[in-house]
Amino acid sequence: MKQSGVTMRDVAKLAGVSHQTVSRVINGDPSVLPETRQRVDQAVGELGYRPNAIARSLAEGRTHMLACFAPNLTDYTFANIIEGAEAEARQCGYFLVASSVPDETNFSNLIDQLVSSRRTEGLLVINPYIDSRHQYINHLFPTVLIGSVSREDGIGSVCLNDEEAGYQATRYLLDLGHCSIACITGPTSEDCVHDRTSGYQRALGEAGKVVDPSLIGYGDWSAATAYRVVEQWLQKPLRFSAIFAQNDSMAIGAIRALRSHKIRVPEDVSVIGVDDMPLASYFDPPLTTIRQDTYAIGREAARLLIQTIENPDLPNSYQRLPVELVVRQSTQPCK
Amino acid sequence: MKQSGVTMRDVAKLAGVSHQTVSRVINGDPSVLPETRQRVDQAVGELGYRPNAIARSLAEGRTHMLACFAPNLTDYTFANIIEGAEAEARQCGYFLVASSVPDETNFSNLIDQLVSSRRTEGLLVINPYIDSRHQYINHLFPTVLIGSVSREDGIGSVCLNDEEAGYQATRYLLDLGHCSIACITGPTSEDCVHDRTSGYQRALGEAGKVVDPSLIGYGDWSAATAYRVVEQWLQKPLRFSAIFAQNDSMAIGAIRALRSHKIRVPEDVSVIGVDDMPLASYFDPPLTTIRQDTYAIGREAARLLIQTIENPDLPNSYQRLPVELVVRQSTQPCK
DNA sequence: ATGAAAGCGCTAACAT
DNA sequence: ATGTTAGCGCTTTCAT
Repeated sequence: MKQSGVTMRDVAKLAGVSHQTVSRVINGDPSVLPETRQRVDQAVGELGYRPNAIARSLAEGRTHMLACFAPNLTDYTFANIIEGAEAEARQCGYFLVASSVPDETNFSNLIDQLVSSRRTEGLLVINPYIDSRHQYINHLFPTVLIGSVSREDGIGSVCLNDEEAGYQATRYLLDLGHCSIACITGPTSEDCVHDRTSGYQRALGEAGKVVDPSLIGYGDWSAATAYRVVEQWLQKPLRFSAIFAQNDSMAIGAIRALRSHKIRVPEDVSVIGVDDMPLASYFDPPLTTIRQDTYAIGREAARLLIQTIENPDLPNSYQRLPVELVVRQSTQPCK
Repeated sequence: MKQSGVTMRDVAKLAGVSHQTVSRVINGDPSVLPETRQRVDQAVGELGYRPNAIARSLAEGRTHMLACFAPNLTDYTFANIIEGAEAEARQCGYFLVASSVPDETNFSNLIDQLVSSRRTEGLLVINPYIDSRHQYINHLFPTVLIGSVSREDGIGSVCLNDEEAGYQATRYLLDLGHCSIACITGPTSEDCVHDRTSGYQRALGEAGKVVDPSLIGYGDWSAATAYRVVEQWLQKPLRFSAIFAQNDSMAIGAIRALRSHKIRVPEDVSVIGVDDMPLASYFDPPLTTIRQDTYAIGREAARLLIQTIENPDLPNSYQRLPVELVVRQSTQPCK
């Protein structure tokens, strides 16, 4: 109990009005006489009064805080989503508490401390289905999922059109004449991995090809695993002329593995990624990739969440944002 | 005013005790009879009661919230600092509101809304001297600076030993026999840029070389500017055999510019960066760099801040974390 | 146009 | 060991 600080009543006393009038001035109530307002403003200035947001929150029953739970805060994808969400939130008068939530235990604790405690008014969850964390989501609390479509009613979501991402990447390689296209996935627990793989299979199917399971390698988004996957493949004679890596980091890992075996990119093998991370055009070779606008995903998710908070009767919507092929030099027509 | 929810008094009524006893149980007061405690716990369970953190904050005068202002949330360096700070904060029972603060106007607004409003108890500022934002820092409010040493008393800070980073990078190149070493800086408004450049100059000085101003190029941390800087240099005959880029992104940009002029790295020109970002070892060639442990910087800053909050009389300290040379393949002895 | 009273849900201080 | 009373600093409602 060390509430340092000037309160409304101090201001009221100095200005010779009631604390209620001070409140009116602070909140821009037009019914205050200009003269009164001026006296109050003067007193506010003299005393250096600043409204206490916590007291206001308690009285209003609103905190103007949102929580955002992400597997971590450093992956470029997550960081960008968070940045977008934070920007949108602030523009709407909210603040965002972004938390790194590696596992279910952390998730459950944070739900308790940030959500059930009513410290925040809404919740953004990035990748809710990587484990059982979604079970802790209270369906009565305004929530928007990111990166997966909600499997339950009453919860909105925003994600990339991942199926389309997988399809476009594969289709592009097919159009270049590649007959045998390998795929390196992310962790199979993630919905987007499932969708990107579906898109890959659909493109192959449409082209009349059968999907060869031995040409699907399982990674974890890191360059290191992609490197190992390709190393594995290269134990045997080369059976593919192109690789669809489900993110840019893995594309880089794949390229390095190929090169360490004197296989040239793109002359011998084409490689395409997903993300379009900042350095994608500075890699060697500059990376062909499927761009995803993660910043927009974050913004949109925050917008949706705030809408749900401020207008609870509105139906929860879900969105899939479009993808875009960015052609650079890691791909070329099949010889 | 739509405070949905069960309050202490509801629990108290059901358990047949006073609301104060409920408070005691919630806060683990040992003076409560086991039997009473059980009745209360039972009622808590039945009603699904969760303490309201806002009400508690108001009563206690403590919010357990920290703010962290960074130029953005996506640069790997910042994201990593934030992740470290957030982890430490949570471990100590605090939450972190991380905000992207591109300019002074935003900074001043956020100080108002997050700090002066007493929504948070402490403030972390990454790169406070990139503009005049530091002028808005209220010296009475617990604050820790990151990335710069405070220029005023009473404010703690944590940063990398940037002078040493510049020195070690340059010294390493000198030891490899390089006589003419170029340098690509970050934005000169940042302290770390100044320090890294000083280290570069000191190493050169100790080796008896004069610093050639035309071999210092000015970048903005992005690969693109470094590319342009090198392009510029390459208009004339090559006058250096090594480049010290003040971060990894710029090192990549420099390497690409060199290669586009058929200059090999490291055979013709060695390049060293700073950061050791996740993909540094996957670049072509794998990047020699000065590693900085930004996660540790974040943790340490949060630790310091919380210490200041909980023990205001303690003297404010400042720290410089060590750097570490990571040798890979973008450097080699001078021919 | 302004004021007075009540209450947001909790903790703290003082009874008992 | 537990209850009672008073706030914390605001907003809301109802008077005037």
